[in-house]
Amino acid sequence: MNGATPSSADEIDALFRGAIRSGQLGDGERLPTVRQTAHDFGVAQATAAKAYKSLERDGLIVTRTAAGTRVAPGASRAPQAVIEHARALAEASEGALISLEDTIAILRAVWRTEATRLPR
Amino acid sequence: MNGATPSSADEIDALFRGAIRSGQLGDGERLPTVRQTAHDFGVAQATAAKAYKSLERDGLIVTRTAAGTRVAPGASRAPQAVIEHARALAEASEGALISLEDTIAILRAVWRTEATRLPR
DNA sequence: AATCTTGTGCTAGCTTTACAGCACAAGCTC
DNA sequence: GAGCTTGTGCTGTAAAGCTAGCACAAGATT
Repeated sequence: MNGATPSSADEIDALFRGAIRSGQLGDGERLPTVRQTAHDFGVAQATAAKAYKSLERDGLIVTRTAAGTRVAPGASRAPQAVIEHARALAEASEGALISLEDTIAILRAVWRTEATRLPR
Repeated sequence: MNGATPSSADEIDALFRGAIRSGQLGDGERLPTVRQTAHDFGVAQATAAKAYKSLERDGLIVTRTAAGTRVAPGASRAPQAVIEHARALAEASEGALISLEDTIAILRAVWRTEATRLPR
């Protein structure tokens, strides 16, 4: 469905979360202002703020009131192995013309295999 | 947050989509009835039906009115390589204590690297 | 100290989505 | 053909989430 432009607080949350944990946004790096993000994605300020709030609750970012929002020190720690596996999966899927959403569905299914199971 | 029990049409859609494309539900295999699924997940029938409708639109399942719903022939075709990469990623993430939701966020971020980019 | 920046909080209204519960239609089974 | 199974459709109701726009507080900047 989408994959280009987030349109809800959760999606914006996930977008930055991914950027941080994948290292695209490094330690201490500054995020766009709430207003800017709201404008970029065409959502209300309250929606962007909500996403930032969620990220802060999880310790991924630090906000200081007039100094903007920055990636929390040590937040971008996702082991390189994970990132590389993610990249490999992305390439394999795109090569097989499988959409991002479908790839995520597969990942979810595989994830369950090693813990929970289908109610079946 | 969740990861155990889907609570919306989209999530039920994704659950079965993943089960099918990952091969957990094979060609021709029967899905639970709409009523059963609604009951299992504690949602309204209309919600489960909506998910099934979406899956059918995408050609993943075939519904025949009194004979139930089955996986469409040839729908479970997700290249083995993709599934294996997904499994590898799942293991790496779980080993690093990274949640499913975070792993998905990372995957999304990595996905974009090879096509779109952050609006920045 | 004055001013600009930026995160936060609020209200009211709208849209989307799920719920409950039932009725119906198509078709399988015996 | 009778009856059960199962997907579909309908109604009205309720809850959740987003929008828009503004006001405020904390702090950076000059």
